[in-house]
Amino acid sequence: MDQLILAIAQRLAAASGLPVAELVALIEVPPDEKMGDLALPCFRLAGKLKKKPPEVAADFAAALAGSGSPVAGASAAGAYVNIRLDRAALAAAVLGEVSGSASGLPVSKPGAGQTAVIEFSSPNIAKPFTVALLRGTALGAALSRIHEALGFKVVRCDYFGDWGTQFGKVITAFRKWGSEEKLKSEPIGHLLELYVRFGEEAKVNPALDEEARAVFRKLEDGSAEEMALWERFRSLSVAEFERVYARLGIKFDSYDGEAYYRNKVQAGVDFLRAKGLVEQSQGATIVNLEKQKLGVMLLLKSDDASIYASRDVAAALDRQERFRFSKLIYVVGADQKLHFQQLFKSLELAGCEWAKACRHVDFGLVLIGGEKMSTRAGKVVLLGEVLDKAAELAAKIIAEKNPEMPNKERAAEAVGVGAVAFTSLVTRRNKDVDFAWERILSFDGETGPYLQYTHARLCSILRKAGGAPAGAVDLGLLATDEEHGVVKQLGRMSRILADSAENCEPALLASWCLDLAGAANRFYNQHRVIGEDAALTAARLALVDAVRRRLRAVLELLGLVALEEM
RNA sequence: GCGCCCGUAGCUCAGAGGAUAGAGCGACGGUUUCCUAAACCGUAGGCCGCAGGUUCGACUCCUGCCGGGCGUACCA
Repeated sequence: MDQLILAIAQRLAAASGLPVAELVALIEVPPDEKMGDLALPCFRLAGKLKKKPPEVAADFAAALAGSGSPVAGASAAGAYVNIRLDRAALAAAVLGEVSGSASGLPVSKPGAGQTAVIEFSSPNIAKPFTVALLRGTALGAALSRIHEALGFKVVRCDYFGDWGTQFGKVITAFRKWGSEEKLKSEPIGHLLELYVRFGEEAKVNPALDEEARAVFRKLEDGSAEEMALWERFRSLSVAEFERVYARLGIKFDSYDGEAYYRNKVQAGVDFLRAKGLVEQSQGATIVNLEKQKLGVMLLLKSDDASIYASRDVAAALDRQERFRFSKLIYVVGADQKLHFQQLFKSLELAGCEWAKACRHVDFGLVLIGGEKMSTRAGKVVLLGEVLDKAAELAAKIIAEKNPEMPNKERAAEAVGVGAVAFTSLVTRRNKDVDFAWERILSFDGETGPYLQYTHARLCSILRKAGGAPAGAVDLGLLATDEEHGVVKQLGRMSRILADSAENCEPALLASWCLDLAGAANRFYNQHRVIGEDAALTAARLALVDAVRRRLRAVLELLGLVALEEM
């Protein structure tokens, strides 16, 4: 597609004397397919050419009209030039690109040789994995795969919340009310129960908070007894999180969390101090960013204990040292926006030129009934529960629709997870979303299962036909609107993939994927693929195979399993 | 108080300077002797929060206001 646009821009440049790049940037897709495949608005060009917009459009249309492939026709409509493409030429270019790539992904790898460090998910251990955490997890995992598709080496970091006063609370609660059996049978559930109970009891008995702080101090001092409990809670939590990640198809390269950095905090603070950025204020150690209108960043509390900001400084310095990244992406909720602005500004002021390679990819909250979820109040929806319900529902539907199918359990799990994962990716990340069972458990319309269904249908057609055509195929036979519509969608992928990475916005890829699937469904609903005419059958099979490959590649980028049957 | 984000069809969301603002869900109607009906086609449904401004042109950019969310030094 991109080459065809370039070819057209070159012709117009030759005819008008305008720069090619300017024309390329202006060429767009018209709002209605009936107008044409491409359009060029001439408002801005008119001034440069000292003519009225409709005149320019008429001149351009005339220049293109008889110019031959890839232009099949051009006409002026007011200030616009509407261009129809040679469908055979477009099909040959697009299907050629798809079959030239084993993975189904675009072949260009602009990220080759670069490293992207991506921090995401980052659950607090001893707290359950909720649907609120899913949002950042699905986002970060998709961004990781998207960067890999562009050639980046990606380091996935799960920055565990495994240090802090809350462990003093959990340890204290466990000693008072804990049960060994329950810890074994349902570790996180039990730890959560203890944490919630601690919160309630501390309300009427503030001495508990004091006790928990003391326990955390012992932990920071490395007291063996406390450390042993902490280790146990941590490893139980990690095991449980890894089960969730396995269901979602995610693997991390590093689980180094806040605890890992606890001994590097002082070096981080000293680094900033050496640059003259550190002040004492109200007994605490801070970086004053009032001049930058970013308030103050608290580094060390008045008792010299570390806090998240100082741990993040240490982590950033360490990651730069270890990975020499060209991008460091923090996939963290929008409620921490100020914190990251402060962090990046401090690094920048400290002379770290790599600070500009750091980016906070923020996302809106997941609310429940319009309110923020609260672990302490026990008002949460557990991800495991959502995945179970979704898989169960999928199993029921499969039993109805396709009872003979082998591997029904695997398909049900894939469809259930697909529905849940896709729902958390389609909405642009800056919006808050309200969790709704009926939405996340929907398999109809713009959903993950719809995409998986489309892929399964395409596979089914290829299975019946005995595979994709082997020899040369006459793609000029793909002349109908529906076939052409599919080809145009296929041709958009490389642009969309690059935009998704640039904006750290998998939703762009997700909604394009829906467009592609929609075009494919319209196509095979309207036209039978396997028919009497061998040449036409071969051409349509080639199209089906190309869509199948691209769809599969995108589904996997988004974290969905591309089923061959469902 | 100040800062950031959001406000588009009954609901969930696209569109982010350009042509008549689009999907899905829900509602109503249609399509299966045919490669999977988790699909496809059609109908109904809109003062794009409100008011100004910039522009040849504003849902889109600027200002103000209203409504919701989040943040604003010892939680992360």
